[in-house]
Amino acid sequence: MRGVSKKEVILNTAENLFYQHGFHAVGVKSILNEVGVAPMTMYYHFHSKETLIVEILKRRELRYFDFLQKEIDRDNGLAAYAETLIKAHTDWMKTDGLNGCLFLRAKQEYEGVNEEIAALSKEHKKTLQQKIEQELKTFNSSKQAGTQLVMILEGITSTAQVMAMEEVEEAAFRIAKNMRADSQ
Amino acid sequence: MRGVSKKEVILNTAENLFYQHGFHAVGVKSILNEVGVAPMTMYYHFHSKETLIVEILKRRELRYFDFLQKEIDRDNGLAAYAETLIKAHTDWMKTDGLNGCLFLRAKQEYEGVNEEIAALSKEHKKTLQQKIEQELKTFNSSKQAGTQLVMILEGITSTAQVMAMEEVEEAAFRIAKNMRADSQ
DNA sequence: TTATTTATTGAACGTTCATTATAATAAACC
DNA sequence: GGTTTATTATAATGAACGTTCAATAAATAA
Repeated sequence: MRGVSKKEVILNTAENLFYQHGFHAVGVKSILNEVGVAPMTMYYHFHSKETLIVEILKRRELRYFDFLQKEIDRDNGLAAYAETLIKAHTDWMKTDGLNGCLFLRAKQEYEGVNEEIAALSKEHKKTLQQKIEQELKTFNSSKQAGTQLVMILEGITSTAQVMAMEEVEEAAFRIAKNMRADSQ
Repeated sequence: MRGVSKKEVILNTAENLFYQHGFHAVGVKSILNEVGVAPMTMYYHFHSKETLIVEILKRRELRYFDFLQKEIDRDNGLAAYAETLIKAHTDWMKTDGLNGCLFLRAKQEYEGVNEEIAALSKEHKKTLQQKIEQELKTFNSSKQAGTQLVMILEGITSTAQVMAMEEVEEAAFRIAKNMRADSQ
């Protein structure tokens, strides 16, 4: 057995396809073709397309928070924190892709269809906000700065779909630089 | 013949359904059922689902810019402009719905599939940015403030999908209040 | 009033969808 | 060596997809 199991290859390939084209747009067959496996190989590991999506989202959340973790400066006040948070997020996007947020997309496509998927996506954003707010306490910035930072990150993700990343980053850094520690 | 033609009813109903569930998720049949017409009634007015989408997006763009136009204060500097722009945008969202940006969604779902739709969506954002930048010139704010404002609007649209609108608005107004006219 | 165009109908088309059935092997594990 | 675990290929399932057929009703024009 080589380094990556077939289950992992399916997860990776499907995640990429879903991110590029959307969940409903990507058929099971196109995943199977891309991976090069028979239908039953997929259905052996995941009992449906939607279960596969759930696993993809859970994995992705861990990977994203892990990635942010590494780059963030928590020891030099709001300005440094905000700057490194934005930098970490744009670094993620540069390797992951510029097609918007997969969680928001999942929520849009599965709200009213599969509530587990929709809930996972909403919880992901809530978790992000809570993580940020918790760290803001360290240098006693107000909780409201947390909402602002989440909003800036989401603004980055959205605008990067239609603008040059360089322009997006510049604007984001400038917004962050003007934030006030007491946020009022 | 009553006030609204069947073509208009199809456009309105389809736009709502697409906005609620996404383009690929909404089948032609579900539009027809909701409107209460036979397939050929739709195909008489639009020669395909994708043509229908194109018309919906064009109409929506006019409606949105028209809506913004009415509420914006262009005569009292950057702070007043930014505040009324944000207010106009959130007012639009409150009546239109909190499911993200239909143009970005169209771009995501049709990039590589139907380039007319994808292009329309990208152009919509470019137009929005240009309109804002042109108005910023009036009170000689830098062009960079335009990118920042677009980013704030997109941040609002995204975060409103997972947060209370009240919290979203508060954060947006605070970010805008801290913007500098020379943006440096 | 008839002729013609415009608008609409219900049923059906061929295709693709996610999923399962079947049956035969491989590979990994004990 | 026997048993579980993982995979292959092919085909079939029923449902949903976007679209078209052929017929007709309604509106318009002569």
